[in-house]
Amino acid sequence: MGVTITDVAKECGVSVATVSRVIHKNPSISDETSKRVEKAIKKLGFVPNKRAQSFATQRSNLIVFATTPQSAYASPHKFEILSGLEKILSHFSYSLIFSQIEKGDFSSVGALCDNKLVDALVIHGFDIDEKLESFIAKKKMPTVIIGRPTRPLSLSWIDNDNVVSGEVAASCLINKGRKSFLFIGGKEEDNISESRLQGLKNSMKKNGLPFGEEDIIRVESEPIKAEKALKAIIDNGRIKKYDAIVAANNYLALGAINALNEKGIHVPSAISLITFDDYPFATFTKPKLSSVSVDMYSLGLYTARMVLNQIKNPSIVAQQYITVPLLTERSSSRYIKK
Amino acid sequence: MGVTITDVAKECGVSVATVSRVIHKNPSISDETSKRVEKAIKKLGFVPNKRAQSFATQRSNLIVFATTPQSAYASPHKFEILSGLEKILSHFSYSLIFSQIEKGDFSSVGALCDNKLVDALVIHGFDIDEKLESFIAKKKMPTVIIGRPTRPLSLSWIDNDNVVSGEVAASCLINKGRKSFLFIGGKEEDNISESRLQGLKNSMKKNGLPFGEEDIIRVESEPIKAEKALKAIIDNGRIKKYDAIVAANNYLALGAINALNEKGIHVPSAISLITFDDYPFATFTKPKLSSVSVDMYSLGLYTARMVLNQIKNPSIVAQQYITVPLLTERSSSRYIKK
DNA sequence: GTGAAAGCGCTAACAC
DNA sequence: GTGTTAGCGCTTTCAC
Repeated sequence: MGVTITDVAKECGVSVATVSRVIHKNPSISDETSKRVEKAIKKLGFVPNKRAQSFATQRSNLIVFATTPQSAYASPHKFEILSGLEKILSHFSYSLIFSQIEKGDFSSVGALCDNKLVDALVIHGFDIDEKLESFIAKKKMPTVIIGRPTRPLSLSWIDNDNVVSGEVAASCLINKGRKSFLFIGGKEEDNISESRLQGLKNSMKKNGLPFGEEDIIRVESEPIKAEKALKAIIDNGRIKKYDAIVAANNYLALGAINALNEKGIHVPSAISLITFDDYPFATFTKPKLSSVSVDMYSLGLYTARMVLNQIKNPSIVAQQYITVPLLTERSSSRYIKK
Repeated sequence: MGVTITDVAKECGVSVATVSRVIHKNPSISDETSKRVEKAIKKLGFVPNKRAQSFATQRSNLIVFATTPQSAYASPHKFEILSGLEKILSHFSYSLIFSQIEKGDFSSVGALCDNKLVDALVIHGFDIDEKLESFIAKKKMPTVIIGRPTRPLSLSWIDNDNVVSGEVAASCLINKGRKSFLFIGGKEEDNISESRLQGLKNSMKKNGLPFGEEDIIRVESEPIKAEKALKAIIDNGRIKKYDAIVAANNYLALGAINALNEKGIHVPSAISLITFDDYPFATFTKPKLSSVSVDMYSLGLYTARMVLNQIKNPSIVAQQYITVPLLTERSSSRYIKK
C-alpha cells in the first residue's frame, strides 16, 4: 500500500489530525509544525487517498454530464460544451463523468446519485418531461439543465439566447443595406430555429422593415430540403423580392448556397446569406458562410459556475440565458449595398 | 443520512456480512435468507454507498479518458471513441471520467492516479514521448493507449489498421476497372495518411498495377491546399494519366472535388474519387463522397475490453490493431469502367 | 496549537 | 450458511 497520513504523522512526531490540518491549510497550525509536516509529506511522497477522503467527507468532487447518445457529427456542440465544462471544473478540482443516456433510461445516472458517488448533475439535450422532472426531484442532487425546458420548472437551467443571436444576424445584414429578408428555418418544433426567427422579426420591426409569414420557409434540417425549397422559390420568381437570406442553421445554409450557386444567383452581391453556429464546413463552401455562433466555451464556463453554486446552495434555483453571440463574417455576407 | 447496510441487517435480523453477500450474489447464502434480505432492501430503499464500497475495496470503477483539448470540429473521431468507450464501460458498471490535458501537463491525471481515485487510464491523441512514458510507468496504473506509439514501447495500445483501410479503398476502385491512381495525402509526418498510402501501394502491387512516387502529392490537410495542388496537375495536363484519386482524408477530398468540378472533370466517370472517414459533409458535396471509415464504436468496444483486461491483469502487455473498415459507397466512386 | 478518538459504510478473513 | 470483527485512511469534534 501507499504512504498514509499515519506514516507522515509518525515521521514527524505529530498526530494525524495535525497532518490533516496541514494538508487543508488550516490556519490554527504553527508555522514551525506546518513546515516540519510539509517536509515529511514531501520526503515520503505522501498523497492523500481520495477514496478515503471521499468516504470521510461524503463528497466526491465528481460531477456527471448526462447527455443523449448522438454522434459528434450530429451534434458537434455537445462535445464543445463538454470540453468547456470539464476545463473549468478541473480548475476547481472537480472531475467530470461522461454518461450517455439511452432512450431516456436514467437508471445508471440514478445509481450514481443514490450511490452518493457524484456531487452534482448536468443534464444536456433532453426534453424535461414529467418523468425526468420527478426523477431529478427525487434524487435531491444539485442539478443544472443545459437548454431551456419547454415548460416552466423550478429547476436550474442555462441556455444560449438564440433570440439575441437572431437579432445579431439580422442586424449584420441590415447594416449593410439589406432590406428584404427570407428566413429558412427548421420545422416548428425546432425551438432553436424559432428563437432565431424571433430575433430576426425583432430586428426587422426595430428597423421598420416589412417581414411576414410569407417570408418564412420551414423544412427539415437537411441541405437537400433547403435546396429544393429555395430552388422552387427561385423558379417561380419570388426570389426577386429578396436581397438577404437568414438560414437557421448550417445545414439549411448549405442547401441554400447550393441552390443559389446552381441557379447563378451571386452571393453575396445579389443576395447576402448568413447563418448560425460555425460548423467546420462553413469555411469550405463557396462563398464561405458567415455565421453567428455562441462560444461554447462560455456556455461551459457559466454552466460550471452554476453547478458549483448549486452544490454550495442546493436550494437556490437559477435560470439564465447567456448571451455571447459571436459574429464571424465571411464572404457570404461581405457586401455593402449602396 | 441514507439507509445503510446496518439498517437492512437489523430489519431482517441478520448480520451485515449476510446483507453484503446478498448484494454481491454470493452463492453461499440460502434462498430463504436471500429473499428476506432482498425484501428488506427494497422496503427500506437501500442502495449501497459507492464511496464506502470504493474505500473498502480500494477500487472505484472509474476510468479516465485523457485526451488533447482539440475541438470537436478539429477531431470528430475523438468524441466517437469517447462515446463508444463509455457505452461499453457503463455496461460493466464503470464510469468514464473525461479529462483534457493542456500542453502535455498530465499533473491532473497524475493526481487522480496517486489519489487512487481511478482504476485505469485510457490515453488518446498523444505522442508517447519519454516523459509521458516514464509518467505512465511510475503511476503503475493499468493503461491503454489509443493510437499506435511511434516508437516500440512495452505499453498496451490499440489502433485502427489504416493500411487495411487503404487497401479496401484501392480495391474498391480497382474492382471497378480503375488502373491509374493519384494519391493526395497529408505531409510525411501524418502517420495516418502514410499508412493509408501504404495500403494503396499494397493493392496496386497485388494487382500488378504501376504506382510510383510521382503519383503521390503531399499537402497540408486543408481543402484549399489540395484544391490548388490538384488544379496545378490538371492545368499541366498530368491529370490525363489518372482515372482514380485516393484522398487521405475528407478535407483533402473536398479540395479535390472542388478542383475537379471547377475544371469540368466529371466525377466519377472521368475520374473516380474515394477517401477515408466519414465526416458529415461527405454527403453534402456534389457528387457525394465515397469513403472507407472505421467504426469508432468498435474501437471503443475493443478499447474497453482491453482496459478491463488490463485491470484484471496489469502485467500483460497487449498491442493490437483492429480492422473493421467500413466501405460507404456514394456517387464519387459509383461508376464501372468497361 | 495540538492530540485523542469516534466515526464514515462496507468488505472480507476467520470463526463457528 | 451465517456471524463477528478488524480494517480501509481520512476528517472532525471535543478536550486540553
